Formats: sequence, structure tokens, C-alpha cells
Amino acid sequence: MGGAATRKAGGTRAQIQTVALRLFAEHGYEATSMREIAEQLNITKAALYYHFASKEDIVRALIETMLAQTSELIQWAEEQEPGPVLRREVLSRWADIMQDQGLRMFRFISANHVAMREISPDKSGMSAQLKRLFEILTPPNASVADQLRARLSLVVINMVGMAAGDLNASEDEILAAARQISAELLPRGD
Amino acid sequence: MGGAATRKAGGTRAQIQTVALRLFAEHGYEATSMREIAEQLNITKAALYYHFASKEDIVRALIETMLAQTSELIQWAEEQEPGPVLRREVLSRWADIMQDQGLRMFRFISANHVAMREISPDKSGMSAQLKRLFEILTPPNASVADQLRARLSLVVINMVGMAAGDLNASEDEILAAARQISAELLPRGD
Amino acid sequence: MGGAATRKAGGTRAQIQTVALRLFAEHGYEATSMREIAEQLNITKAALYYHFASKEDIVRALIETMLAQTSELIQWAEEQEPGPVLRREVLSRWADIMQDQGLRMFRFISANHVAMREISPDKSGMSAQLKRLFEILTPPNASVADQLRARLSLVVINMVGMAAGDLNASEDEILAAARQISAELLPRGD
Amino acid sequence: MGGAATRKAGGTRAQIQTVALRLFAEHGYEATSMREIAEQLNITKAALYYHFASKEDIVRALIETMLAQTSELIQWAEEQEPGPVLRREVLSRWADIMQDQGLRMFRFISANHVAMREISPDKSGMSAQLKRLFEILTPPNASVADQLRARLSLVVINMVGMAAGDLNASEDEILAAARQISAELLPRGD
DNA sequence: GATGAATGAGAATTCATTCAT
DNA sequence: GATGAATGAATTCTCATTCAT
Repeated sequence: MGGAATRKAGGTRAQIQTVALRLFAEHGYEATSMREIAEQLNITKAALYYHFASKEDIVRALIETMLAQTSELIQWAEEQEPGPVLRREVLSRWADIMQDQGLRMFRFISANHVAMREISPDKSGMSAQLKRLFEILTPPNASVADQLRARLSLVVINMVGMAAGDLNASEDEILAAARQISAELLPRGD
Repeated sequence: MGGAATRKAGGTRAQIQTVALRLFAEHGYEATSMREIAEQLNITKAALYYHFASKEDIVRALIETMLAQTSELIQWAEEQEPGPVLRREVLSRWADIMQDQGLRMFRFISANHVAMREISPDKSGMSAQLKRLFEILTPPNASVADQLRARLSLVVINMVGMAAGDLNASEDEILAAARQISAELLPRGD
Repeated sequence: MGGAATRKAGGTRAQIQTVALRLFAEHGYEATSMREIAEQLNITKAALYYHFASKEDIVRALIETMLAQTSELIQWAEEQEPGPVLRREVLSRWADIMQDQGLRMFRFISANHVAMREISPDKSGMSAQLKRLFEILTPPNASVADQLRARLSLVVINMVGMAAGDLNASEDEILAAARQISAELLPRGD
Repeated sequence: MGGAATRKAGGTRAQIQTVALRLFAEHGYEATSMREIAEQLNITKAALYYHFASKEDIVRALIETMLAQTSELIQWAEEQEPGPVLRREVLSRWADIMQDQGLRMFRFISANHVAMREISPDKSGMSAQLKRLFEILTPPNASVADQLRARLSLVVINMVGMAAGDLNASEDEILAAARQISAELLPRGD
């Protein structure tokens, strides 16, 4: 008792989300079956369906979790004085959010953004939020290149999983480097 | 016979690849079924299997096409004098390759890299090639950040599809900007 | 307890029967799930099982309600002098019973008689009762046609729902007409 | 060869329809599973899906078969001189159609009309056809009772399965009696 | 009287693949 | 070169039911 196989404590629903996030990130949404998720948790498929109405529903919950954090970030940003300092800070907080679950959330998104597009054609407002973040990160009257830079500064962080697979360094080192590069991409001005 | 029912000069195999690439890029590898591919081509599933031994086989062919071009690029690069000038040129040629089919190949890769990892644990040698390209783009004794920069300079181009969705500019403008940003990421030195 | 949280004077069991009857009549027995019944009542599935041991049990209760009335009718009929007059009166009382809940009971039976046959292979004795009713309605030494007439006179009433869907008349008019036709079907003789 | 288990000859599709019709009539649509149908034919479930896109699709095919015959009957009737003679003949031909597969088609319809309503909310135009038939069978200026009589004359035939279960007579005798009763129901006049 | 959580069995459907013709 | 028919394994999801609290 206590360690490994604690049930009840922490809530099955939360555990499902954790496991699902890991599997979706590792094998992709389509390649992960409900059976697989259930097996990893030592519950039945039917129990899964007690907590989530469908497979898509798990994803939606996952997205909503992230959405809530992003929403908070946006709201905070909108209350601040705009300018380069804010932009750097926003970027940094974004990295914090993404880093929250290790690199899992990044990997989940970059591994599944196509699937996501089809699943929730933005009931969730995810892309609307991203757009708002982009605006916050983009100085007024930015060139196309700078607009793209702002977008990439955000997104580069999600690429780390994809690109750093063979890099000979600790996860911490990689994340630090990613943050720095991301900050450098951020368009100067205003 | 031979003349009568020829459709587009025997190019069925090629057509399959084109359609499959599009669908894999749009919906992802797992979410695309052989039925779907066949239907789009107005042929039967069985006909598909006449041309390709399996679904994975289609992917392999797709990858090989790209692999051949990458291989050529690597070979050419290895015959040149190393240095910053070469690195810029390699990056540029890489963008040419990627741009070959519009943005489709990018999207295919970024939408499916997880699936690919599982499907062909590098029968194809794709990641070996990428590694080689990374080495070519990385100056000697580069810091972790610079190593990551080299990787991202390559990969950023694949992100364009993901990031530029809402950007108010022509595809040409976007690609040009992407090339420029990619070049800026390229670590200086040596 | 006792006063505070009473809902409609303890009639949960009755409410379940009412809702179930409606749903079974509308969508059929198999197509109606316990979840559906529970949802319509704003109670949990488990609560349903507190009141009824099984889904079949709900049906049995439904049938028993009707059975009790039919039983009474049969008993009464058996105490009367047989003959054409009695037969007409039996038919009329049968229509009264059926009309009791609007047309719901008819619809329930005609929508589910096949399912019933399989579910309770007459634990309930429903078909035994129907058979007895048929006998009462059939004059002695009736021809096959007359035997069928007797049966149809009873059953025709259950058909009204099925047949009168598009008829341009009030429910009362339709039911009156149905009774009349039913009476005409009743075999004459003895 | 020749007798029992002939495959190929006659067409799997047709055999599926035959078996499905029987099972739907016996146990009802919802209570009949694709597995059951497949097992009876000694084919796999997947083979079923090769021939029919869905379970509903089997029903639709079944209905269409009947629809085609009904359609022909209506067309023929519309070319004849209206009047009592025609009405009797229409009714007789309707019985012929229904009798085509023994009593199976009747039973199928009366056992499943609720399910049918939900499945194909009259894409098929079945109820439109029935309405047209009713019109043909109803004399001009008929009373409500007569309108109902016309409807029941048609429908009574479908009731035979439901009502004659315990009747001690051959199927032929029953059907003959049903035709006669049906004819008597037909409203006189014009 | 009622609930939250879970289960085992089975449903419909889809998929990649095969093979005789 | 291609097809029609079929398969076996897997998938998502639903259902009636149970039971500790």
C-alpha cells in the first residue's frame, strides 16, 4: 500500500488523463486504443467509458486543462503594459506551462495536431487562443517575417521533442536552450 | 491491347503515392485507410495491393523518394569544403527539396513522425540521414544551444504549415520568410 | 424522514412504470435502455434497480397490471350467461381496458409482442389469458374464419395506432370507429 | 452439391436478405445481431459488411424489395377504372405480395414497425405508398369508420401472424380466411 | 431509498490483408 | 493489371447488472 498501485486516491478520472496523455504523446491519438489505456490502469474499458463519454472526450479534457492555463496567461498579459518586456515574460510563462508535465504536452500536441483539427474543429477555441497569444507576441506593424517569428517563438518549444531526440544532453539543458532560442526568435521592436 | 485502356501512361503507382501523400498529410497515417486511398483513385483496394505490398510500403516509397533527394544532398555536401557558406547552401537546398511538393511533404512528416518511428524503426534510415544533416549543419564544438539551433533551422521549415495557418500573406511570402528565419537560426562559427 | 424529501407520495415505482411504458411503446423494448429510463426520471440507474430487480421485471409489472384487469374481465365473463350479448360486452370492456392509458398499452403490445414472447415465455400467463378471451369470444363450432374473426376483433383495437396515423380525425372519433368495426368483426351465431 | 449448403449460386446478398428477414421476423430487429445472421450463413461478420454497409442497410434492402412490388401495384391500380371491383382486386394482389415469402414479411413488419419508423424516417417512402394504397381502397366521401375500414382491410393481413399463433389450422387455411375477412372489411359504396 | 464506480459480455463497425479468377 | 469476395483481428462503444457506502 501507499506507493505503486494506489487506487481511489487522486481520482480515476485524473489518472486516466495522465495515462492517456502519455500514450497519445508516445504513439499518437489514433494509434492508442481505449483497451491500451484501460490495461495500463488495470481497469476495464467500460470503466473508462464511465468517466469519459468517448475517446475524443479524453482529448477534449486534456485540451481544456491546457486551455485553462493558456486562458489565465492571456488574461494576465492583457492586464499588463504591452511591450518587449511583457512579450519576453509571456513567452517564458508559456514555456512554464508547456514544461508542466515534462515534455509530454508538447509531444502530444505536435504528434496530434492533425488529429485534433478533425476531432474538435475548435469547439475548444484552442486556435483562437493561440491567435490571441500570437497577437500579444507580435509588435505593432510587424513584417511578415516578424509575424512568423512570433509564431515560431511559441511553437519552437513544441518542436523540441521532435528535434532533440538524438541530442547528447540532459532534458534540463535542452529545455534551457530551447527557451533561449525561443527568446531570440521573438521579434524586437516597439 | 496496350494502347486502349492506358490511364495516364502507366502512372498508377505514382498516382497512388501522390494521393496517399496528400491524405497522410491531411488526416495522418493511422487515420487514412486503404479504402480511402483506393476510393479517391477510383480503383479497388485489391488494385492497391497489386502495386504496394502493404500500407507501410506506401509510406516507405514516399520516404524513399525524399530519402533519395536527401541522400544526394548529403553526398554533395560531403564533397564540399565545410564551413558557414556550405551550411547556408545546404539549408537552402533542403528547403528546395521540402518545397518540391508544396508544403505537403512537411506536413506529412510533422503529422506522422510519431507513427513513422513505430512503423519503420528506421528500415528507411531516415533519422540516420537527418542526423548526418544535423552534423553537417553544426559547427565543430558547438554548444548544446547551437546544436539545437542547427536542428531547429532544419525543422523550422516543417513548422511553417503548423504555425502560419492564420497569417495574412501569400504562400510564397511565407516560404521566403521561413527560409530567412531558418538561415538566421543556423549557428555561426568556425 | 417521512415528510421532508417525499417526491409525489412515494410513487417512484409507479413513475418508473409510466415512463417505461411510454418508452417501450415509442421505441420498443430492446431499443429502450435502463439508462434512458433513468435519465427521463432524473434518477440513477442504480435507483432503478432498487425498485425493480431487472429490466424484464419492469415489463412483468407492466403486464401484470394489464393482466389483473384482464383476469377480472375473464372472471366476470365466466360468471355470465354465454352468448352473443356477452361477447359484445366483453369486447367493449376489453376496449375500455386498452383505452385506459390512451393508446399506450396497445402500442406497447403491438410494438413488443415478439420481444415478450422471448423474454417471459409466459411466466406472466398473458397468452394463456388471451387464449381464454379468444375462447369466450368464439361461438361453439366456429369455422376457421370465425375463429380468426374473434381474434381479430380483439386485436384490431391494437392496430389502430398503426393504421390511423394519417387519418384526419380526432382520437375519440377514431376510437369510436375502432370499437364499431371490432364489434362487426365479432362472429355471429349461437 | 446441389442441395443444402450451396454457396455462390443464388448470390450471398440474396441469402443474407432471406436469413435476415427470417430472424428479424422471429426475434425482432434489435434482438437480432449481425453475428447471428452471419453464423446462420456460415460466413463472417465482415463478409456481411462487404455486402451491406450496415445493419440498417439490410432492412432498407428488405423494404425496397417490398416497395418495388407495392409500387408496381399502385401503378397498375392507377391505370384501371376506379370502383369496388378494382378495390377488391387491389386487396387481393396486396395479399399475394405479402404472402410471397410465407407470412414472414407480415411478421417482419408487424414485429418491427416501430424500429422501422426510427431507422428510415421514410427515406424509402413506405408510408407514402401506404397512404396512396389507402386512398385507392377508400371510396369517395367515406366516413371516418370507412376510412379506418379501408386501412384495416390492408393491415389485417399483417396481423395474422400476431393473432393466429394458437389457431388449430394449416397456414393455407389461415391465409384464405384472412383474405376473406380482409375483403369483408373493405368499405362498400361508389 | 439512493448513489458512484465498476464490470463482463456483447454490440456494430472498420481495417489491413489475401486469393482465386 | 485488376477485381469481387471474403477473413480475422481489432476498434469504439453500449448494456444490463452489481455492490460497497
